[in-house]
Amino acid sequence: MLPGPSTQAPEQARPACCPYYHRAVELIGRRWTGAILEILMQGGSLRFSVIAAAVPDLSDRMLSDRLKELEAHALVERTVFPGPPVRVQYALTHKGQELAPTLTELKRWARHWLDASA
Amino acid sequence: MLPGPSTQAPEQARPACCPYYHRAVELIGRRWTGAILEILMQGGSLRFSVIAAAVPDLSDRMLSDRLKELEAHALVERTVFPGPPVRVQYALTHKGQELAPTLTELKRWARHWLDASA
DNA sequence: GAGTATCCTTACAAATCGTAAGTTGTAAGC
DNA sequence: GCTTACAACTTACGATTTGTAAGGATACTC
Repeated sequence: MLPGPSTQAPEQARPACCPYYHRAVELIGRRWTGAILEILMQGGSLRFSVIAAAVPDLSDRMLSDRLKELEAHALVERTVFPGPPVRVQYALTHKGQELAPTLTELKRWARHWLDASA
Repeated sequence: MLPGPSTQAPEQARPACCPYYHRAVELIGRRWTGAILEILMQGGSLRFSVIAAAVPDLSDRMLSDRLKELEAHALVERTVFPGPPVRVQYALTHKGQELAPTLTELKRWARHWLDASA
């Protein structure tokens, strides 16, 4: 048999995607979410404005939306200190912190493979 | 000093995001890209229609766009077998395969933390 | 009472995505 | 000869998401 594309569907090892993984990658892959998680990962408990300052080009609106999402999925915990001015701090939950190995792996890959490319 | 939010900006460990990591997460975090990578990761060299069938709800248009992106970033290699009907196969490059540890870590996290939640 | 600080909202334009249909080129069925 | 089918895309268009800029709530300081 020549090398080439399979003409008839091979019954062997039909690929399929893992639903848990898919939900995860669509959750933390949303725009800006990865960056926000990285900042919280190294920062402990951070204020809204500190996160905004740490991520270039991230607008208030997006940060607000993404933090709400992360809180809804229990990756981030929100604490309000009544001011004035009111201060709000965000910190990763245990569930959120457990993403550290994933981020570390991706960071390693990024530094190795995205260094020289555009 | 009471526990609470920092009143003045602490000069220590000001958080900032790693630009390589950020580019990586915005690249592989785009919608459907994570799922496509997962399928290619387990499948070797796959045809367009096989990938489409493996990812539920993924339309031709999105698959075409994402594959073009991944090819542009050299994560995926495209091979055409002149038909008719023409067949096209997609496979991960070395650069793409090196994302395997990241996907594995994320999958582990997903199975542990996304199992019972909505 | 104007200005400042903080954390969001709102309004609207721009970009992205989802859905469905069309395209190309050949071969098989009627 | 005309229609159908396959495979991998493209195109068109409406819906959703995002970017940008401005405004708002609250209470303190000058």
